[in-house]
Amino acid sequence: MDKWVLIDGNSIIYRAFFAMPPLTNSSGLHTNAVYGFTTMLLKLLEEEKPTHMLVAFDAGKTTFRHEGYAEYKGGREKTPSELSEQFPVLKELLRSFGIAQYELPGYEADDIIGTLSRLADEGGVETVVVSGDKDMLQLASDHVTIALTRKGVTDVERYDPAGIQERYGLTPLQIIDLKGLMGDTSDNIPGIPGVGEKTALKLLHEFGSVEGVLANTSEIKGKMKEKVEEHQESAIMSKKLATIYREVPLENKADELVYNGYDEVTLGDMFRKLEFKSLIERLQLPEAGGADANALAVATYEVVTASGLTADALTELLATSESFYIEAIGDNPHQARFIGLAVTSGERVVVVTYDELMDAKISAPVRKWLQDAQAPKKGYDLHKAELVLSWLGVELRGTTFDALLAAYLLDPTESSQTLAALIQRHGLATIQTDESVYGKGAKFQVPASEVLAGHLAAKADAVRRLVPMLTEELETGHMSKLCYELEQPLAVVLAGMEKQGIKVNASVLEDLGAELEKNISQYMSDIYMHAGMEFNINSPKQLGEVLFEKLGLPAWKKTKTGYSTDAEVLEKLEPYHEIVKLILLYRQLAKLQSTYVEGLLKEIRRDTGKVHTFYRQTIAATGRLSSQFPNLQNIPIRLEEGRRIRKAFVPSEPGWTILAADYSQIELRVLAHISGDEKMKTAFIEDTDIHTKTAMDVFGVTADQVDANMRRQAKAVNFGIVYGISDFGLSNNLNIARKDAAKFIEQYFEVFQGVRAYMDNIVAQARADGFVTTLLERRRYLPEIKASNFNLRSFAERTAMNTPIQGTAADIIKLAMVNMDKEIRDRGLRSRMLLQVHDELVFEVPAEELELMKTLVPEVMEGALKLDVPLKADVSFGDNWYEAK
DNA sequence: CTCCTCACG
DNA sequence: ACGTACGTGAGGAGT
Repeated sequence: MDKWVLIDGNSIIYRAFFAMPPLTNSSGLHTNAVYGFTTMLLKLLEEEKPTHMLVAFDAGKTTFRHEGYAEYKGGREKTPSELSEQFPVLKELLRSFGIAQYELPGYEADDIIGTLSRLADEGGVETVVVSGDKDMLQLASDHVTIALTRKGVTDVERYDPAGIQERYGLTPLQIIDLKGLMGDTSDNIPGIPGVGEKTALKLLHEFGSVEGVLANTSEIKGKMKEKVEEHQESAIMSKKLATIYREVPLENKADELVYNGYDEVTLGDMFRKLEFKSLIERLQLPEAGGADANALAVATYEVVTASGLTADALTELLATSESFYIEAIGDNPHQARFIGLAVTSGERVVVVTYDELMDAKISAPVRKWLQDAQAPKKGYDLHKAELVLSWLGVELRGTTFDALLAAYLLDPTESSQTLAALIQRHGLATIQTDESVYGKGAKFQVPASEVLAGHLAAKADAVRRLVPMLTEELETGHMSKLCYELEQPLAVVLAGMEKQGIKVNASVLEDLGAELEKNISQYMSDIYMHAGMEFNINSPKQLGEVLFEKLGLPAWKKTKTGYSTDAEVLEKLEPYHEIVKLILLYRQLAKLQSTYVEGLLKEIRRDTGKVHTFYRQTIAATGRLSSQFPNLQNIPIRLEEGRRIRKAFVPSEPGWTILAADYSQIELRVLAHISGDEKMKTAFIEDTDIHTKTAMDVFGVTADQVDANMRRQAKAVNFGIVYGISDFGLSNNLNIARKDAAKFIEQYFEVFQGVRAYMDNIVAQARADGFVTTLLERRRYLPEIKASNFNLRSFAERTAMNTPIQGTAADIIKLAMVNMDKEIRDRGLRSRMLLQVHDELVFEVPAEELELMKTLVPEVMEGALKLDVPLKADVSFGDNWYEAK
């Protein structure tokens, strides 16, 4: 006979946290909630002898309940960090127990348990639901009993339908009505004010349900009648919120709940880490560590400080160390605050604080080690580390492995690549959260030196343990070369570009800003005049009210929160009212003013007159870079007004020139190569205008018959192809009927049959492998390609088509950057590479190198990777970025 | 902190 | 039938 035990993880861990006195292990990790939870688990295992077991967790911040009622669970106290740091520990503990755990974005633990208990009930399986939440009583049935915590953690009271009848005089489903009437302060569910348990029960005993009560208000007396009538809607909504959703998509999850008992060695290691000595004894778990002992063992290293060692001892320790970690707080590496670093040999970790690093006497051996190209170093986020150190006058050299880059390559879509997340994914001993060590926001402070040293040492040690695991995973995924020969060298090149920065002429921006200011205020007063009132044009909400309510313009597109007022909508509205054009113009200028003039001015360094962007190498799922603080990859160019911003980007040395080179049609060339489509390859080999050529073939005309409109449409089709085309997307873009768009696409595929075959194949391949790759074996997983949900699946299919193209283009320009950097160094050039904008590189060049760079840059870019079609790069130059066109 | 809007490739 | 083009970052409003 099967026996299921379903545990509401969030509810029980909260219960345990508040029921148990504070408890920490020797490394400062809070363990009281995990301890309480463990005792609960042991009791359940002993008493219930379950065949299946599951701990369900809430996932994400919002659920479907927030859609109807945004204030759901509002007003809750934030989870204390002493508790939140125990969540990952609990999850690790459950793995050690061999107990299944589950969470699903958008649903709460209740809903998961509700669904599984329904399945169990339908199958006639005896089931116990464990929670601290009375709501769960609604799940009780002939086969499902509810164990509610009473006091402490292990003291529970069991309810079956008869027990609920006895206690409340209600059926399980009436529990929902009970809450609908009385509400629940902890979830911020209102119910009917003034109705508590007593009144609610009285009402339910008389009328049966919320609906029954509302239908019979005439029979209620006095003040209560008013209250009920006044809060009818609240009662109905509250009932809805209290209803556990029992149809969560849990396809065949039941099989995964099987519980086969725990492995004594694994559990023993976990308990040792948590220092649950009494439990080890109680369960008589084995002493020695198992196979995973290394991964799970408590700190086996000794922590020393730089000032506690002689220079010789320090040098000797560093000579046998490779793994290190640099702590700097702040997202912008150019301004991040260096806190300290830790270097580990395995047995010993030396910690160097900011003050110690700044003390030349103490830090000389450390500085020497960091700058020694011959001393191999493995770390985490070395790109940031290199920048932080370089602003402190230390040049980081000799880096051989970056755990962050490796993790990114292994799964670029993983939402968190923090060291803590890597540690957790690899089953290593959990370390304290940064928040618990430093606090956050205004409360940030560097803790006492021993605490800080312990934390940094734990991180360096985590890096040391991660390196061999990541190295092997890279090898398995055929990405070692990509990592060591492309991404890691690129990180060094990027750091150099960022540190160098690009000069921005503030007075150019200020003049432009003054001009914009004049025009913006003119537009503002014109808009107010047409509207007949003043309002905040920047507020989509207020603007929507003015346009669609006051002026009565037709609204056809909505956003989640109201009317859409985006450019697409406004362009359609232009004929209806003069104000619309003015708003569009206002928006255009306001964007330039706030984001580009004011935004950029704020980023200029007083001392150098330069801006220093930071390229993020581990963000984009396709392998592209992204740029931050400021973003220099979205400086206006399409419209002349905005393009003028580029006049502010100038060389940093007198007499020098800005030189820009961009790849021509790189994505379509990549597509021609990987699809092998003969027609497309020929077009590029003969260097014809690809959009004109596409128009000729799709419309079946000669070159001189292709008019501007045909070329425009062909260009849109080509873009669509790269994005993973759909008739809907193309019709939207070209503003044509969907049928016509479908016809275009069909005609395109008739002509470019190799492209059609590629699109079909890559989707099939993604479905078979679960991932797609670029030419350099960069990988992106697409689990949703098998989703039954049409939208999710379609999105994954388009991604499967697009990622190899966009990603290979990214690979190519990255290769070009590494090669170009080497050329500049090998040839001893003074020219500097400054920016990358996906298919463009920007340099500043002294006069005497201009002629050379005009040929060298395109040569290197075109030669970055050998394809079946030529790569082409166009060069331009001028006194500023605007002129380099 | 999320949403909307808009800048780029 | 479903309802989208692929990839980013930043500013302002309103919660």
